Amino acid sequence: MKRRGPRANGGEAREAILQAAREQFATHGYAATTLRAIARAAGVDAALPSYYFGSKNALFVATLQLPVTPGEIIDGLLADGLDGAGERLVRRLLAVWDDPERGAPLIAVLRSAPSHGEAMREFVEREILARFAAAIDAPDATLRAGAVVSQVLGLVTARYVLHIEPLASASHDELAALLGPTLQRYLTG
Amino acid sequence: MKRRGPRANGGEAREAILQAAREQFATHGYAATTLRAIARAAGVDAALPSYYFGSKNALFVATLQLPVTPGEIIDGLLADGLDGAGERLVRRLLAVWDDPERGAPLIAVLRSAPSHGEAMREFVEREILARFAAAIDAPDATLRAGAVVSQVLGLVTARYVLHIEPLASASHDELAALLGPTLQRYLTG
DNA sequence: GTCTATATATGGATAGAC
DNA sequence: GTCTATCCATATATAGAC
Repeated sequence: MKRRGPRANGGEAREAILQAAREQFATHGYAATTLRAIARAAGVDAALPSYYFGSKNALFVATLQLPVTPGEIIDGLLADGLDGAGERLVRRLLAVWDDPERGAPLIAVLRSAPSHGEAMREFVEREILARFAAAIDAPDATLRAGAVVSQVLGLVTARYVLHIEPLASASHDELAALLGPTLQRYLTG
Repeated sequence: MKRRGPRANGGEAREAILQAAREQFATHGYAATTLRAIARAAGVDAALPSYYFGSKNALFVATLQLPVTPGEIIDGLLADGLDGAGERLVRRLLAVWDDPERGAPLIAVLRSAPSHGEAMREFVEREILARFAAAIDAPDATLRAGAVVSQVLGLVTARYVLHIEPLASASHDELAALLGPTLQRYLTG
């Protein structure tokens, strides 16, 4: 028996939808997430996601608006120099992705790679890989930056998308000790 | 104007469907691939994929039947000892994945990770990670095996799914030189 | 063995009542 | 601002004609 009219708690259906969408996209990816499922999880009518955001894709984009972009994080990291950057990168990365608030949108993007592959390729090349390449001082800087991206991408995919053990529940210290030197070698080795 | 009856070339609709399905699944992933698209690519009627394989999922499984399983490849690799295994692993890996015949099913699985995540997790842990862990002689063998998996997973995802440059078109020599030592350190470092 | 026709289901989106 | 009802497109799967 459903009520009609504004919700009891201030009528914040829009915010509830956005929050639920973040979780659903992060858990199931873009294609497998339905607007109806989002509405159900948000406790609102099935027509409201479309009403507020226009389309499924627009809602998806809306969930990706982050307080800090990945590019800015990398800039901040590289600003401290390449000394010990390998371990710092691993720790910084895990801190962001393990935080539900900041991590969920990133996981959602990664899970949606099949349906948004082209957009993701461009983003990674322009916003991530290019920054590392610019910071690396070597003839094969671009390829080395690619190596960094591959190791980072593999870590987050295994830990946050596929939940492969023991990677999924390893501590930040363990991963920093094991993967830090690898990234350091790609950056300066 | 469509014909009726058996195809001119020996009526091998089943094989044509299987071949087309391999390509479609590898290119678009499981969810985004439709039976109709497979039938169209195979040049057969839209009802035949269901007729021959029963369901979309059964057809997907049928495309994954490989001449050699990843587990056997790893066994063969590790049988030669851990000496220089890092570089050998990279080269062996690229040889298989770059081969259209053997690589397409693997790419299809990787692309379909979102819709078959649980199955993939189990497979990787049991068939891939466990084998490396058994071969590594160290207290943290399992975590080290996880590191190997993460680097390999990142490489194939970047190169074959997202097509991130310069990883997508780097030569086997370049990648072996750059990533080989990383895997070697995880295995024996 | 192949094709037509269709049952069935699902999801995105919208018009209009309340 | 919220909800009902529905349109429309698409997709899997199957029954039965040829």
